[in-house]
Parts: sequence; C-alpha cells; structure tokens
Amino acid sequence: MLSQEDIQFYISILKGVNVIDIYRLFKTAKTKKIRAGEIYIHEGTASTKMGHIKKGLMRAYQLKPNGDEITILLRWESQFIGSYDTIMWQKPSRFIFQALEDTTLTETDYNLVQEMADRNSSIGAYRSIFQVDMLKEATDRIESFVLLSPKERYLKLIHEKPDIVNRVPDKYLSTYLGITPVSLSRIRKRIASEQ
Amino acid sequence: MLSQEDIQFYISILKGVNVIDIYRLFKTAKTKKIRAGEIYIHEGTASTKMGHIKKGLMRAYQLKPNGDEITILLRWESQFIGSYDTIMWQKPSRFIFQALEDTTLTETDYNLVQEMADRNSSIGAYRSIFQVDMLKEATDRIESFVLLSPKERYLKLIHEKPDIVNRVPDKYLSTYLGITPVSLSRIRKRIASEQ
DNA sequence: AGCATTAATTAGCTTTTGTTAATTTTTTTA
DNA sequence: TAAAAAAATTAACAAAAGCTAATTAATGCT
Repeated sequence: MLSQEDIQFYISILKGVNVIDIYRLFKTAKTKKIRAGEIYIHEGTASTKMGHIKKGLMRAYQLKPNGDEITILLRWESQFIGSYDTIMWQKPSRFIFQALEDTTLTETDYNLVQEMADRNSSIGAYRSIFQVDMLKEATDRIESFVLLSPKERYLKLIHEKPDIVNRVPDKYLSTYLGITPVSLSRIRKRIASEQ
Repeated sequence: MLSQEDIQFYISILKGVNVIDIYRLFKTAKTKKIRAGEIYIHEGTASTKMGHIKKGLMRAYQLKPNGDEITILLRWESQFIGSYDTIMWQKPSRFIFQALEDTTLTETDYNLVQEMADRNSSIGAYRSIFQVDMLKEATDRIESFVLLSPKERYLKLIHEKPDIVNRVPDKYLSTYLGITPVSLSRIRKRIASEQ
C-alpha cells in the first residue's frame, strides 16, 4: 500500500510514462518498514530491490575474518539504498545492509526499473536520478579521502550532517571515515581541547 | 570526423534510436586529440563535453592555495572523462582536467545526450553506461580508502593496472592514493625490502 | 532500579604518516 | 651531450594512527 506521499513521489518522476507502466510500477512498489538492527540485504544474496528512504537510517558493512565490522556506507532520509554490487554489476552483495534505526522505505525492484527504462525514457530519467544520487555521494566521499585529513573528514561530516553523531554509534562512524574507533575518540578529544 | 571504430562504438549504443537523433549525435561527435600536458577543461569553467578515451591517460587535479597539486582522478583507455561538477550537478568545475599522455577522445556533449535521453530510452541507456562507469570506479575507490591501508591501496592499484606506474609520475599517484609523495616513496621501499 | 552488556575513552607502545629540507636520480631541453 | 629542471629518495623530527588492553561511561534489559 502506498501513502499519499509515496504517490506524490512517483508522480514527480512519472511524467510521460504510459499507464501500463505506471500500473506495473505501483503494483510492485511497496512501503517497507525495517526495525532497528534488522538486516535488509544479507551478504552473498543478489537482491535487486532498491529502497528510497522516507525515514530512518541504514548502513552497509563488511564482516572481516577477525570479526571486525567495517561500515562502508551510511544512508538516510531521501537517499536510495540497495545492493550496488547486484544492481550495478549483477553480482551477489559483498556487504550486509542493516537498519540502524526503525526505517521506512519505498521499495521498488531495480530490474523492473531497468527493463522499463530501456523502453521508456521517463523511467530512464528515474534510473538516472538514482545513479546521480549514488554518484554524488560517492565522489564527495572520494574527495574527502583525497583532500582531507581524518580530523577534517570528521568535521566535514558533522558539519554537513550534524545529527549523524547522535544517530550513528562512533564505532560505525569511525570505520565509515576510514579510521579506527580509538582514533576517532582521540580526534574528538583533540577538537574539544582546541577550545 | 569519425573513424570506423567510432562508428562501431556508436552503433553499439544506438539500437532503436531514430534517424534524426543518430544524425544529431554524429554531427556533434568529434574525435579530439590532446597532447601530453595540455589542459582539457579549466577550473571554473562549466563545460559539458564528455570524452570517451580511445588512447591515452588523463587526470583531474586541484591546485591548493600553497601551490600543491592534488590529483583526484585518473582515467585511461575505454573510460569516460568529463567535468562531473558540471555534468552531474550543473556547476563550474572545481578541477583541472589535463592529459598526461597524448590522448585521443571521442567527444560528445552531455547536454545533448541528456536532452535526447529524456526523450529516447536508447540514449538513456548510453547515459546509464556513462553513469555506471563513473559509479564503478567511484565505489571501488571508496572501498579502497575504507578497507585498505595506503600500502594495500598502492598494491591493489599496481595489481589492477600494472602499467600505471610507468605512465603516471609518483607525485600524481601518491595524492590519488590519498598520501604524500614522500610517503609513497617509503611504501615502495618497504615493499621492496619485504623481498 | 539494578545488573549485564556494549560503547567510548584512556593509556602505553609501535608503526606510519606528514613536513621540511637536503641529496640523489631522472628527465628535459638548449 | 651537457646543463638545467624536475622528480624521487632519504633523513630527521613531530604528529597522528594502529593495536591491545584496561577503565569508565552509557545503554539495554528483566
């Protein structure tokens, strides 16, 4: 079942799409709720489902042989989440996708979008929005890694997304920033002591 | 003027495109040669040109206030190059795009692709190829930064692209890897001494 | 509320990186 | 091909990060 909001979201991307395609898209689109801690996509699975986050926060992480968890992706309201291993290059996910808060998604199947996009340019525009959204986040992060120090990276993150520190445990934030939890703790201390 | 090769490349992505669009695309597509050292896109300009590299190697870099150059992107044969600041979010480029070798591009204008993609799903597929290509490289690099140490990052790069060390000066490679030239030199020494 | 669990901080120590500058090697070019 | 310029390496030192483990703080649960 789709809410008024969902319908508005779809209408915004469906200009020029024919009625049959709209029907197919709506029929498969679901509002999905995932509780905090729950796994959305397991490692090794090849799910092409794709969620547009309405509320909540999710992460993708990898489990290292020694048991360490490395958070590779954080996504929140108005962003897309999905196994890009599967969606982009048709491979099983190397990552585990998990909700860190109770999360509400508008879920579609990327294969359907893909198939329709190949026939319908308005759906193609939707696919493009998804890809640009992923690209924006990705290039931004690369720039953080290349141009900034770990400390600057952390400051940039809390500047751009101030609520993140209250929503994501430091142990996840730190690996997301490419450093260890111990190191992040020291960075925070250094920042605090600088006044 | 397009070569036989260029034409084949376009045909591969033009299934189902109408004749008028094909004509428009071919009319604007150019084979462009850039000599080593030459600037392709200057900082602050908003060019939507997009090159598909046939031969050669290019980089995007940023000039820091103190004069340091930071290489943020390296692109080579069969990859796309273009100001993603402009193409993706309609802003002037924060980076300088430069050929590191004599480079041959097949150049199109992204605005034309974009406009045609919004009407034509086959062109949309072409846009998608470009976006996925960018995404693949971007996510791969993020994973390098999050999961690997500088040394591992360097080893991964020379494993996946062995000729890069002979084609790109270390001072560019190092900042591309998020470290200083001095540090890369030490890493190389450490690797060599481990037998 | 109290106990158990988990997260964050701190400490001590080692390794690596950044920085600056000097030296050596390589490349360019006149 | 010799001189000049640029790149790479090395050195010395300070700053920061990784690692392991202990301690403290926060959170979750019955």
